[in-house]
Amino acid sequence: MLLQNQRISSSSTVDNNNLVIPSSSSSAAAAFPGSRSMVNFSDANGINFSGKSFFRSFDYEENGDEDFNEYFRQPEKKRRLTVNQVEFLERSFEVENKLQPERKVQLAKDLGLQPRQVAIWFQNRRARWKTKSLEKDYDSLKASYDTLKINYENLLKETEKLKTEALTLTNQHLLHEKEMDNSESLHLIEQCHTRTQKFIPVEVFGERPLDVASIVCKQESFNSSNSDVVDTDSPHYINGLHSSALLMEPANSSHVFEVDQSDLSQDEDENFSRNVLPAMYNFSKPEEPNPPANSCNYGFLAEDQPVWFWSH
DNA sequence: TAGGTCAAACAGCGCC
DNA sequence: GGCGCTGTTTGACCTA
Repeated sequence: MLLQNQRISSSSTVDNNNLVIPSSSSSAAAAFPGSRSMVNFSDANGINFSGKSFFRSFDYEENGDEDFNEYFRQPEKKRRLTVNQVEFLERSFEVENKLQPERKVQLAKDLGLQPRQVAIWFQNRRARWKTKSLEKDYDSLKASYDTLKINYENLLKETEKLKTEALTLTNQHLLHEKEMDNSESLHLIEQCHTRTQKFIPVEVFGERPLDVASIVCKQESFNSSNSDVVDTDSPHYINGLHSSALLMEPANSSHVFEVDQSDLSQDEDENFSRNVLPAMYNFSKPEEPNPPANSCNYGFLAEDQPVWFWSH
């Protein structure tokens, strides 16, 4: 405060002999002795002091006539409020940042300022507070934004990772399925071939492979001779043809179809189901180069199978 | 001492 | 008309 007081302009023209201490501000003058407001030309009661203000006591009594004269040589210049005045106003601002008329007058009295000065100070103070508040809000929002951005980026990374993982697993699954299909088809083909070898050896049919026509021919002769004993209610009666009929006994003595006698010694129906029937599938379209992998009857089209039984 | 910063003071506008 | 808000001006003060 002393330093501030020592910076008083040397161009002041105010006559210190006219300075008075406003009675209503005497306490404030003691409390804020360094004030040098250029516009404090009247006290709280509106009495015009023409630039002769509350700070007289400090400047005059403690700094002497020279400093005091210097100070008032330039009353038109803007003067900063003293530290004590600002502190007092700050405390008041913390209580209430808006000024009621009575409060304004009272503060002006206490500080030895014009009510308008107090109002302007509050106005500027509110503006500063708002600026700081906006800065705080901005920082807070920016921090929130940064946090959310980081979380979002992490989620994106996680999503990409999971997508890649899912794709890898899907590919592995498809590959595994393919391998399983191949091995199963090979196994089934092998199985079918084994059974064929067992029950329908190629040499049984001689040089001429057994064809559908010859089988059908034998079926017809068999059926014609045994039709009276066919039980259509039998579970082995398939589409009008008893399963036992498929144990086609050749019409003549030359056996073109010979079944293992050990198998025939058992139940004929079972033998048909277990041995003969699978073997018959072997007659299906041998020219098919790429049979389906997962079925023993892969060579048969759906419409081909009944043909085997019902060709006439 | 120039340039930057801060705060006092002001101007203009809208609201009640 | 008084008051608050916003933007601007201006002077005090600081610092490189």
